[in-house]
Amino acid sequence: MWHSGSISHIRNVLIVRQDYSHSSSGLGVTDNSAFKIGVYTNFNVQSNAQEWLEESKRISSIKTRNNEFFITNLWKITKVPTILHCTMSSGSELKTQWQPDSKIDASVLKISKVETSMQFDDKARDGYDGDEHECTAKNTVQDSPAKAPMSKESKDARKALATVYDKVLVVDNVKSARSVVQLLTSKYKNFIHACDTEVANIDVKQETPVSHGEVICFSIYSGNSDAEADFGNGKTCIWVDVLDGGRDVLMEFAPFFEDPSIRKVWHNYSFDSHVIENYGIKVAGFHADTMHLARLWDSSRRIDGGYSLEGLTNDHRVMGVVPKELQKIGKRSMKTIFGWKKIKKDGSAGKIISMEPVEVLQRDDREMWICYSSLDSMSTLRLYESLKSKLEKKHWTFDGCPRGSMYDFYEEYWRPFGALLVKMETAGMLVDRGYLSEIEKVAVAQRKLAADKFRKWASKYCPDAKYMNVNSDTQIRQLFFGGIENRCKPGETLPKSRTIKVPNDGSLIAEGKKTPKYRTIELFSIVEDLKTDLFTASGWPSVSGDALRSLAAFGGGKKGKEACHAIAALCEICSIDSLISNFILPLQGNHISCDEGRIHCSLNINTETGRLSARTPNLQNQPALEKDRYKIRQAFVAAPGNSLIVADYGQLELRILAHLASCKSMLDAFKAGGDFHSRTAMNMYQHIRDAVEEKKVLLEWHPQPGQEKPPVPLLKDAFGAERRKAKMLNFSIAYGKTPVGLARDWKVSVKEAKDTLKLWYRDRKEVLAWQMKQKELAQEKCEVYTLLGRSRRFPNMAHATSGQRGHIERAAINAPVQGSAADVAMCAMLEIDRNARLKELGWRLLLQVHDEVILEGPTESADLAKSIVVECMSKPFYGTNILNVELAVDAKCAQNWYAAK
DNA sequence: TTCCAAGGCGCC
DNA sequence: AAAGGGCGCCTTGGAA
Repeated sequence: MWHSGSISHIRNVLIVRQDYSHSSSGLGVTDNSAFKIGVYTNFNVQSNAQEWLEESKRISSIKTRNNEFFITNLWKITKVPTILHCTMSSGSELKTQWQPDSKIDASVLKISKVETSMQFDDKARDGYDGDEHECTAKNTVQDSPAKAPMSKESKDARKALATVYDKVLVVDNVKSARSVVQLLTSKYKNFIHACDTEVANIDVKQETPVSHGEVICFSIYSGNSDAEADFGNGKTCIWVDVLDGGRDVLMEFAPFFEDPSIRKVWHNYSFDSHVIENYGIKVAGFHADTMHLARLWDSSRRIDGGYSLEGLTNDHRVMGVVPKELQKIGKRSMKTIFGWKKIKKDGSAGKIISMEPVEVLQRDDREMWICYSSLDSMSTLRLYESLKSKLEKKHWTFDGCPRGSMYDFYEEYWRPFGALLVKMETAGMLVDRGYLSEIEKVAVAQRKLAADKFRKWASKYCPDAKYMNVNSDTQIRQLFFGGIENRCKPGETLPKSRTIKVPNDGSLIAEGKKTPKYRTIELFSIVEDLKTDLFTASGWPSVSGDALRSLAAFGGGKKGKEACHAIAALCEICSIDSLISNFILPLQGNHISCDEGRIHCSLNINTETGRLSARTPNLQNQPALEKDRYKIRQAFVAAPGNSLIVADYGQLELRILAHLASCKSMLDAFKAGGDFHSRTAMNMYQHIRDAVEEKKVLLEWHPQPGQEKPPVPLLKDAFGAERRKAKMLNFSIAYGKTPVGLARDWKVSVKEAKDTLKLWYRDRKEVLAWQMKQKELAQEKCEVYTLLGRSRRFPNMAHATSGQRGHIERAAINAPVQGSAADVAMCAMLEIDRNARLKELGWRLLLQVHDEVILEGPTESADLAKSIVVECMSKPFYGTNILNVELAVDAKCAQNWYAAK
């Protein structure tokens, strides 16, 4: 009876609107959503309801505009009915005919004159314009709530925005697309083209745009230095409708997008590039990403607007002299233009701003939507022009030498780097989900074991602790520190005892009633006046793992021992829990990986110092080897026949510091090679120096064949404590750690910490001087610089509190070191990317973790590729190393990330 | 129901 | 008075 596969059998379609309140009647379909709509047969309704529901869910979109329903992608339904009615719950009946199109994927079903409004639980997204999340509201609206009147701000914004309409050429068919593309690829070929897409069906907080999201429209605005492109009748901006069967129209633009000689600028290129590539179009001709330009211009815009298109284009410091027309119609957020507030019961407007999904806006508020999305590409081009001219006026100093402008820097480094990052995102990493689900079982079991242990102990002192949430810091704090006074706000104390609502695990059963969802428990302090020296920023005692482990107030003896074990169990729960929820679970999520089982995180140049950051998911914070109790890195594998190369720099930041400060002692130590921390320890302590000179210990030892152990002890064994201190200082000093902080870490007096610091600086005076210079720069020019000449800005110190001032000074010391290391890592990646031999062999970059890169390629060439990668990384500046210090690189190849470290 | 800040923790 | 730089993201619990 059912026809599978081909849709050519479809003649009629039944649309059923089902009221939630009548869910038991008629169809036997129960669901919480307000309406159900779907393709239905006219026979055997009852028994096929479930099947129908399953099928309807496969429809990618059912949309409404005015009084029409649109069902797109009907072809996705494999089992389709033959004879159909359309019935509304009111009893009215509609019949419709649908002519199947041979081009199935563009099929659209139209049913007219259905009077109802519908809402769908759709996730949608504006083309992700910026760092700040500007998500459209998810709306599961029941009962179509009344909308509050539009605010004056919105009205004005809409009025101003509407003036854009006359300038927009709406392209909604293949024919007009062809003529526009003809102009773009010939007459206007040499213009700069700003492009922007709007995308539906994606939740950017959880999903990668690689193989997710549906382009519903895009706009192109083109110009050169003195004119804008003209598409006739004063139309200067192109807006292309891709919704409801516009895929063919989009495909017409392939020659434009794919032409590497046609220069395109984007605001957040990565996102748009991926969603367009999802249609099989390989975007080329990347010319600039205005987000990166803005970041290069000023990397400290976290406050005041951030890097969103709206924030940037409305900032006169960024836009300079804004063209008049843009002053009037600056970009406003989607919420301002299209958002609305619900009317509350008391008649007043609610606070939460709701919004229709973007594809609904495109149909229902079409003219405004066209203006809105067209303005994005217009703004992007203006932003590009403004930032370009600003960067052109900013001098570029490369490792101390003048080198043109910062726009030259962009062209040489960040433009290719931006393109490379997109390539890496597209590649993604293969994840072994089977392995993850195995270790998940182990982790969950171990967590339960530890939790039971802790609960058993705690409930001896506080009975209700049996039911507490051991993952809640509030509850833990109550248990250990009830009654304690806040450190920052004298007078405020944590109550001795507190009742807390927790989910009922089922053990609480009320007589004659349903098992309640929640229960209340009484938590009180199980210990008197517990001493701690770790506090949170707001003044309450910290209950972090570190803080808990150092608690030792339960006295000695059996009780004390028990307490120690219990606290250890508690720490274990927390750490296992964070491994599960941060890594084991998200890495298995379907929403991140796509079909091929690869995970595509997004790699962003969005940090203050120029380091990369990664997200959705963050692959840069996977547990490191020693702490990786479940060997999570083993889940990152190479595809069959392939291997991974993992290569990392040794002490990159310290080497950078040595170079930047021209510190002789450090440079010598690196030149001598061997263990840098041992050498630091030797330089700090006379007695170690003596021991080394008298050959009582060895600085380092390279075992000769036949030798099993060194003839005399190694420094790191004989003077382990000193070496550890030296190592800690090596890492801390670049971060600007203070004597007080060191004293706290080491649990020694501040004086002692100061003396140790003095030892470190004793033969590294240049570092001290260099740090002073950075602080002065931060104070006087409000900027410090990296090796390649990127700057980091700081707020004016004159107006800063002493606390803020301290932070600025420490950041000023750290930023050039961290930022230069990022520069080197970037150069290394570009060097690898440029290497023709690696490409030939089939190796490609997958990920960077600050001083480490990961590549994948054919196993048979792994060793050769590894040596090339090492070469690239040790000479990352076009085959040379401009530093006064060698760049040490360690590389391995293996089948997974864990084995390759 | 949804949003937000705080606290915590993973990485380099 | 506080006192290590740079990230992303999880859970909680209270507020809207």
